[in-house]
Amino acid sequence: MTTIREVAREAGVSVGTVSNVLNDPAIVSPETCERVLQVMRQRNYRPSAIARSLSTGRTRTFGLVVTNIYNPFTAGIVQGAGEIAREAGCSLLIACARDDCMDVPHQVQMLQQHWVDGVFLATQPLPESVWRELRFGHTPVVIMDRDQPPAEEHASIIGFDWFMAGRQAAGHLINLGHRRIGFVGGIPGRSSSVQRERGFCKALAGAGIHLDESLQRDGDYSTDSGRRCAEDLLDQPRDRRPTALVMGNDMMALGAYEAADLLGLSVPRDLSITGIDDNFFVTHMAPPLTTVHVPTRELGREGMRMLVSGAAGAQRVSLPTRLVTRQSTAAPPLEPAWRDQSSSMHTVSAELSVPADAVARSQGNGRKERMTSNRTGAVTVPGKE
Amino acid sequence: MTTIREVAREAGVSVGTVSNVLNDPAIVSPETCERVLQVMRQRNYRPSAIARSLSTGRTRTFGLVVTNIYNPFTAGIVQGAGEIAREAGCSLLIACARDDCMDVPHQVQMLQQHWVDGVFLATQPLPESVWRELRFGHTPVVIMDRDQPPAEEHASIIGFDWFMAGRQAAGHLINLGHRRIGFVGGIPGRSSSVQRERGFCKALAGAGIHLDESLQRDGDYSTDSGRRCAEDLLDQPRDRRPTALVMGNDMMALGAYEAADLLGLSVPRDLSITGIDDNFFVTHMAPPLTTVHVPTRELGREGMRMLVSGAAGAQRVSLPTRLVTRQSTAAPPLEPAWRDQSSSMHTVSAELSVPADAVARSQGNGRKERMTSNRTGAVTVPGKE
DNA sequence: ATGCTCTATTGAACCGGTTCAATGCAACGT
DNA sequence: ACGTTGCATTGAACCGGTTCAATAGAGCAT
Repeated sequence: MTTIREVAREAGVSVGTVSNVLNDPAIVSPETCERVLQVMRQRNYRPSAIARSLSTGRTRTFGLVVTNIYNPFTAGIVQGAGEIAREAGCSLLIACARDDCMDVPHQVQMLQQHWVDGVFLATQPLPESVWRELRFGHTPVVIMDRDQPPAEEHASIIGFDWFMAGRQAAGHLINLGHRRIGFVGGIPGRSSSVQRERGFCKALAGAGIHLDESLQRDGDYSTDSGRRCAEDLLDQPRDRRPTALVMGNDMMALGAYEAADLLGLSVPRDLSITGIDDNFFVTHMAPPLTTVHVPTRELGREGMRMLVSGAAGAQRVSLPTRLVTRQSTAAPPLEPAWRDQSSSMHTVSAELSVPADAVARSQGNGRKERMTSNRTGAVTVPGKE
Repeated sequence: MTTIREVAREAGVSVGTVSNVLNDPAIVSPETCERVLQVMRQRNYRPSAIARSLSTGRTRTFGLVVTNIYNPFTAGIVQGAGEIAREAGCSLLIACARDDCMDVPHQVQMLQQHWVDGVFLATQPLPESVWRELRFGHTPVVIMDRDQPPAEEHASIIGFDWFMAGRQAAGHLINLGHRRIGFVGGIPGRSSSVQRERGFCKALAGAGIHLDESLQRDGDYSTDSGRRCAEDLLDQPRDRRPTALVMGNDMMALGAYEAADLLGLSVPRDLSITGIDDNFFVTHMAPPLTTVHVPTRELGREGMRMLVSGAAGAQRVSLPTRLVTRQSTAAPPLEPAWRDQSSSMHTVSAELSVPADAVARSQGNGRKERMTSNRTGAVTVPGKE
């Protein structure tokens, strides 16, 4: 490897001058500059980022702590962070922590030994015990989606507006005309779950719908729990059964599809279902799932922006979510005017407050658009190779 | 940040001794060692990886060049590489190249300036023009799935056995009793496509089945092309129509589902379909897709292993694929003994060479197992948070 | 010729570790 | 008493850059 001293000797100048050519060519005379550059080209000289970092104390490298990159949620963040790092000419040091996150403090320590200029903590929720062990020193930090304010004051929090997500899902169903809407939340007590539920309640309250607590269940974000809770909610007499379900995430929505299937309910004719996340696979579901898009890539970009711009510090940013309407939602089935009569094939006056476009859309076939490319543009599964 | 000199002064020893405590405590007297360690703890001393790298010339850091991490294929590799790096106590510097790969040489250069101990090139195929620009110097390199041997002799190639993949898919269908099997390949000319097709042909030849070229089509790995090719193959009189399709990847298999749907064919009753990749979403398809698992995570692990162990150099490794049987394949529909007669509900002697278990399995419902967890253990979509 | 300014360049200290020849010292054999 | 051996420690050079006070030299005014 060619060093700066070799270049200096070859070009007949001092190392200081070569350094100047690299960092501030303007202060070097044109002839000298050209001569030095020529030697550099000739010898294929590449300045060492290591040596530079040692003397400047800055590395232009940022650490990103993640657990499972398979998780599309994480993948989005890594992708976004990588993009901004590239644009800013910075490097990204990935620390892959174990799934249980127990080694996160150790990973952070490793990053600090590398003198990273900042740390992006994008692990799925960190156990409280681990959190307390963390010591960031003076390293700027951006933390994803954390409930409590950070212990260190120079850390920023970045997350999603889960309240908005819950409200958007419920609001959409209300606009379609639904009144009896079930809700299956995620792990109770976790802030992101609580916010989703609050958003849901807020939407109902805003529409003057009485909040029926018997239509709420707590899941755990798994497909299985989604199926169980949905079955539980749907296994009721027709007039008390919800006509729509807000599921706390897409996986649970998948479970709700199964429950509907088991009970012989057709989606969206008999039952509308919404998810939250806008995961990869929802466009492949039959019918494609109406869900709330959660911009993970944008979170990665924004978090990394805070770091490279040096703006990280005691901020708290919440990213908006966005409803993506697909084919799993439609106007509710018409209420029979008399009890327990099942002929539902008659016209009825009650159109409630369904917007025209929603009705039009709801008549579409649920199967056809299976592979319409995801409208968000954020999530794509390119054909391999 | 505490430095080694501060520790030395505080402990009343020389920097050399402190360095010895870090690297080879055995050669330091127990009392001195303890005293130094105590000062280190007290001052929360962390040796600088930067300074260490500068003096040793080694960084224990490896570069990984990727494009789109969203792509589950890439994500698997990154995950696997990250795991091995963690286990080996090494760091991973991620270089996110642009989608068109044009900046890959630049990214590699950046990595080299960081004195990485090795580079893992895991971009989806690199344009030939870009490839020629690459100069690795003396950096060990592992390259994913590349056709040609590398220009530099210290580079290793790691890829998948696509021939095996094609053979496994076709072999499975042959075992179920299929004789008229269609094939939809990927982008023609690309080695990975050619190998898949060769494997397919080999399987047929091995079973003594005449290769009918009218049952082969070239797709481009997209769902759309899969649908088009499948429609084309299936839109034929019943006795000339294939009873099974080997699709070159899972996306095209998804297209084949759509084609079957349009033509009113039920999978797997009227038509068996296989994919290749074992992507995320295939367990969510209805019915869940029988496909050939391609171990991307294992590729990441193996490639990184070659780098950390220093074994990278002129090797060529090909990873085996593995058939994952789900519900999209079954025994072929019974041949009507007379032409154009459609009553297919009679028993017939011809059982061909269908293994008993295959028949049993084929009677299962295609919908139920929608979310059975992926048997491979390699691909999981954990519920977010 | 002298002093002054301004620009281009130099040389050495410095960043925080590693490495190794040199040194100091205690223990041991004779 | 002296030489030898071996262990613990030291001190300085070194890695490849950056930074900055010092300096050399050109150009100009007086």
